[in-house]
Amino acid sequence: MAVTLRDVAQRAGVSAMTVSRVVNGNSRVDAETQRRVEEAMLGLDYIPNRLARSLVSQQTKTIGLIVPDVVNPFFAPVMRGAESTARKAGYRVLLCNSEGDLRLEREFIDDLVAHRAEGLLLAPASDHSRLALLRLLKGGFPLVLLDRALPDTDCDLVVSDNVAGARRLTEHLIGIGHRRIAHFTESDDVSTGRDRLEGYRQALEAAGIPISEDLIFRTTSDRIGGYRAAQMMLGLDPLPTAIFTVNNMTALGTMQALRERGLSVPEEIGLVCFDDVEHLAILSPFLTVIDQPGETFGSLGAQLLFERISGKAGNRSRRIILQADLIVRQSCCVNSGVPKRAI
Amino acid sequence: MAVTLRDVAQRAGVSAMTVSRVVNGNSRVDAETQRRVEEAMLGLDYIPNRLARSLVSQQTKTIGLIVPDVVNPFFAPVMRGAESTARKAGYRVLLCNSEGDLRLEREFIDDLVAHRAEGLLLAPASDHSRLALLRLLKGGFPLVLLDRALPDTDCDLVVSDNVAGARRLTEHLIGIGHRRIAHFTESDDVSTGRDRLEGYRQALEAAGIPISEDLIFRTTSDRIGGYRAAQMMLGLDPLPTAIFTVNNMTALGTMQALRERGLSVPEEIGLVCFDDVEHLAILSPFLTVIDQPGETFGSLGAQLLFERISGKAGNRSRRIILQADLIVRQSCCVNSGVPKRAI
DNA sequence: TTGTAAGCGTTATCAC
DNA sequence: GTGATAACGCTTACAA
Repeated sequence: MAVTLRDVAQRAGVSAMTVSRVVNGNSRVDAETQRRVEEAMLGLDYIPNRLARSLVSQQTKTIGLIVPDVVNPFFAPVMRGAESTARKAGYRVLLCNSEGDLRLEREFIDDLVAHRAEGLLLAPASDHSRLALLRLLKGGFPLVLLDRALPDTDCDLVVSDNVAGARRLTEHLIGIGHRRIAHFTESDDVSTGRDRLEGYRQALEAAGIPISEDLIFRTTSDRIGGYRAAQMMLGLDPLPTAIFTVNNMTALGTMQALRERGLSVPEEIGLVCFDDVEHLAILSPFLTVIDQPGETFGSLGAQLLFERISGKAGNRSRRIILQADLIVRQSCCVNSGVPKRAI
Repeated sequence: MAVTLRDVAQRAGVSAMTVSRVVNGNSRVDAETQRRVEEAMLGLDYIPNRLARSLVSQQTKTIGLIVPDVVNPFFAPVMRGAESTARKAGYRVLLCNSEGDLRLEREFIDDLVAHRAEGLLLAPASDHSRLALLRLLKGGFPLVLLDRALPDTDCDLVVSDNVAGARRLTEHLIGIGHRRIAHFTESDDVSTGRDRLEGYRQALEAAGIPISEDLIFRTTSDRIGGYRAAQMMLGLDPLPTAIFTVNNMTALGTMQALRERGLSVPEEIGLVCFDDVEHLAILSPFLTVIDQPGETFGSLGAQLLFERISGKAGNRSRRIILQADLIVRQSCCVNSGVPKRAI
């Protein structure tokens, strides 16, 4: 595994430059020479060293993609979209799983920069991710934020219209008769959480329903968070007739707590959330959700990034806001009206 | 973003070597010199170029991990285990999603080699993956196979005892009264599929139940595959009283088809499979499964790989076979015996 | 403790 | 069409 250009050159009886030319296939090389070189390459199992190539060419043809959770089905299409777009542009994607951990995220960012990735697609863990980006931002490093915005951060961005989505979801609940709607939101330092809470508030306000802070539960956006919030909520009397959770994992935890308490969805309490739960939706298609266009997040993000990398992007940052779809299923009794208890 | 060692050296008024020493922190440097260098590094936002470092040091401190599906919950703990073990050893992991596609897998392998990854953890797409590995195998490239074995391939390996697991799963079904058990297996070129089929056969044989080829359905190991196989199976008369699917995704597709047909699990038909379905298990804990120790796959695999990389491994290849757990839930009427129809 | 020289494997540049 | 030479940014080996 230590065959170099020179080894090939020697065996083919030519100079290193000629081998390089054959490898890259752009300059003209005599047909017979080329044949000899190719034979030598095959015979020696030569594999070009990209480190060396990148060092001199000053381009690694590599971008990074950091997501908070590779296993979350929401990010699957995002990754796929980014990968395929990058591949078409001749780039590879370094996939990093930050697990929503700021320290880990920062390590990945630094590592990516140290390895001279040419750009970064980042679905940040929280507002605090900004700190790790300061250097990149200052240096004009090609960066596109995915899914979540960062405060006071002027850079390319692909997000959903979370306010509108949350409003629609809440309006949907109101439209079928719900008045007492709980909202499980995440900590205040994540833009999607803030925006969804805002949409929830707007919908209630527009419907003339007073906003009760008792119905808003702050938690983490994972399954445990949903479970805990639901347990807190179950202490309320009377119970809400419906719950709107900030995302899919939170909804799962909520389901779990409700099940344990013997409350059935949607018969006894409605449940809606952001992001679909892929496999669950197939098995028991009952959860009404806002479904975000994951693949578009990825491919559009990559596209913006490549424009940035190639310098075609200009100075102003682009902010792309995608519309998400409301998928109405049965989790809030759209057919029969509000849960029985509410009638 | 083009600050080099020399720039720092110049600003600090020292030689490049001194800066290198400070960066790496092993050799002794005068306290005052060190301070000056560190100040210069900070002032210039210096980030060492790892490409250059790797080129000269001949080690990238990088390994590759290729899995067929990053979103499959089975691989989540595998990735986590590998990552954390690698991190402790000072290595980073390049995570690649082959999507079970041989072409993609080969591209990732070649790319990893070209970038001089020092080793590879591979959960191969199928027996045909062997082709892409021939060169590595020949060159003694550090390689550890995960989850699936490859025929005629002598290299380090971490797998489950799939035969035993499948036998236990089938014996469990037999033990609670099932006689007519269908098996959904994947194409014959995947070792896990073959082994699980073998375990299924052994259990039936041991119980004196004749093996009916009509009850064995070959399909793909994804959700669609399960769906299709179930549809085929639904043409049988009489229906089997239980189904054993080759993995979790196949079980999901099967569930979907059964639901559409109005057959409920486990009341009307039993269902068991390999690999848990993380979120589903929490929501409706009914699927009886063989649960493989994913995290151990990852961490043990990484450990073997590092021994190989550091030359501590010797010539013989190690084959580690882990035992998997049978998790009995309700998907085959363990409490009440066989489904009603079977009585 | 610090510096100098050489070279890692490749490509850019300019000769021939 | 082909080759020599000098980088790319860093570290190893040795010298001071």
